Amino acid sequence: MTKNAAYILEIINHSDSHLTAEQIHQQLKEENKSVAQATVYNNLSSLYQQGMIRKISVEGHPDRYDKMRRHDHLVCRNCGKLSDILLEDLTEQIQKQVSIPMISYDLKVNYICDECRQKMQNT
Amino acid sequence: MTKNAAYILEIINHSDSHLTAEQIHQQLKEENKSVAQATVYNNLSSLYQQGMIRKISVEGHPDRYDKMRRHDHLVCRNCGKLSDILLEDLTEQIQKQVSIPMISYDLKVNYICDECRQKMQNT
DNA sequence: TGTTAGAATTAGAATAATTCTAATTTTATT
DNA sequence: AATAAAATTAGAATTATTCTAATTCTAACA
Repeated sequence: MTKNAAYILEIINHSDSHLTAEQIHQQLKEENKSVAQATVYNNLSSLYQQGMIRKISVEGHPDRYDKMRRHDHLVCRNCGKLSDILLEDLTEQIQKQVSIPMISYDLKVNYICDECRQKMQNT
Repeated sequence: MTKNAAYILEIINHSDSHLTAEQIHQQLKEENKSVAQATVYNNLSSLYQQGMIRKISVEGHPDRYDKMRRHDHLVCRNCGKLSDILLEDLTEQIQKQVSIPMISYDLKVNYICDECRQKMQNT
């Protein structure tokens, strides 16, 4: 793994938000490890393809990248707010039902966040 | 629901692939129900927000839209190939663990499709 | 140590999906 | 028929991402 890939992986693994390519680029800059935008994208793609990071797409936001550490996501169907939740591990349960060996799974639970729920009631 | 929204919903509900906005636009054209591109996008967004359709984002493809009917997805981590699978319904199991009322969930199972697996072995 | 080949990085241009804008048309209501 | 609100429209604008072709780095070897 190249130096830049390692930096990027480190940033993702140590962040508890869900960073965009742009934010990662920014953070590298702040650490005086400046790399070109294209390099950030290149490395994110290859890390993703190697299964070392997750990629999460949410309505109205650019793609976000996330660590692999097992966890699931809560997505507000209204505003797109994304948060982590830890549900029980379904790997075995799913693997039993899929004949092909699976690599991992991504589970998004859709709901309406408090804020949106309130706004909706005031209508 | 407007006429156009109804047409679009119908197309999605009757398709067994995962259509892009462009493909839906195309299909409307073929049915001589021409609408502007922007209208397709507008309606897709609003249908999505109302929870009437799903939206699936896959690496390297534009967003795809899908019916709500319960099913899950298999995603090839290498080429992005998307296919349907029907796993057992996890709604209750998940709802038990989430304090807030959930609307639905989306489960993507990552794997390597046959074609990609073979290509990889020939290396 | 110098040479070479391959991979990684770069800046900037190009692309493509999506959103925005402001005008127009449609729809439903009085 | 008159009005207001919502939906649609064409086309411009935006923005995330990919591409290109040149340059730099890396590592293995002569």
